[in-house]
Amino acid sequence: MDRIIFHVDLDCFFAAVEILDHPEYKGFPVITGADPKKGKGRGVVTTCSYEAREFGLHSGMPISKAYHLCPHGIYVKSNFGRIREISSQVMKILDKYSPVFQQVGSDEAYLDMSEIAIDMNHANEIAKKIKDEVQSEVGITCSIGVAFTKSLAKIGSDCNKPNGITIINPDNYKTILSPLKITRIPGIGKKSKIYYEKHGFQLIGDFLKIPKHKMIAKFGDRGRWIYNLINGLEERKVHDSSYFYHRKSISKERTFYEDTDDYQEILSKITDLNDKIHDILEKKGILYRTISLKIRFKGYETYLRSKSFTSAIRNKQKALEVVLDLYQEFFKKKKKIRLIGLKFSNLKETVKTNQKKILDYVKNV
DNA sequence: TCTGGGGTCCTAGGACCC
DNA sequence: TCTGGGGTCCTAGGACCC
Repeated sequence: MDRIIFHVDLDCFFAAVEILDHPEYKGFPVITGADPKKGKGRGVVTTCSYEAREFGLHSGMPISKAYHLCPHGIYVKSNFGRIREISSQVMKILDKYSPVFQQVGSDEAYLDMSEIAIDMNHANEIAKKIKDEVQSEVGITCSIGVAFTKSLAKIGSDCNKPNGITIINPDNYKTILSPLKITRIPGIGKKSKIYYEKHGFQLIGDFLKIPKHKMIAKFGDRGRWIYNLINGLEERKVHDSSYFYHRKSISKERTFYEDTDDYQEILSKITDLNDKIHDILEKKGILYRTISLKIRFKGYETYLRSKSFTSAIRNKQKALEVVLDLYQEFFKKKKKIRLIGLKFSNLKETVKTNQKKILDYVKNV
């Protein structure tokens, strides 16, 4: 029996939240992300409204370029408190529709509807209901992909944006997928696009023509992965794991407003990042075994250096010593620095934290 | 045009052990 | 004198996602 999986994706979520809080922005190009500083700003576009997309803007674009393409746009800094609030309102609604619910980031979720929807028609009805409820209760729109695997549902939610539903079933998946660019496959980005295009593959349809054994012979494990994904053979489950989710690393990084080689400025940034991460680690009762330093020089040349301990610790002073030790190698380079980052990994939760998690879980069941 | 910040996962070489 | 094979851990780099 085929599964029925929903992928719900909030339409240009960060921009939608701004428009919700400022109705006067509606109908205008709204861009969230870094401060454009009249075209001299650093950073990128997080999201933008469809009106802004008309000017060629998209998420990830350098904010300076966006400003040149659309100087009269409404540029705003995201209000992360509101983002969290609106996101949790939506997720609460989605969670009601299925016991198997998996949130991804602040604006996406998967629902396994196999036990709830009778067939694809019924699934379509439920998807409409979800869309209506999110719009009337929260005031924003979403797009939903309905399919028999997670990846196909995800591809589906992107097919009818904004505010649309796409149904992908074993009878129509080839027709829907064939004309799409290979970058619509989640996991194929900029680099893979270039690689596969060199081999003559531009559209998903080009892959669909190739039998499994040839995909494997040509591209190895990657080939097998693509074949299974686009033919709906993927078995990844929607995992309802929000309560026992263990984060694998915690990091903070900052790009300087201007590249710098001022040791005092760099030292104070490192100290600041280290303090902030330790505040979080203490609050969450987390220990770490590995510390990493990331340095990006002027011109974008990037390096990572890390050091592991034999047992897990949490010691702000010791961490700072380790980081400064890792930094020595770069100090000699006498080059201006663009970005500094700290990362703590190989995390261990303390017994106390685990007990608290279990208690919270029991309370919620 | 000039590239944020928070993550995850994968690969590949070298050290080390049996 | 010219050296196996398997497993695991550490480190560095990179692709990708939201």
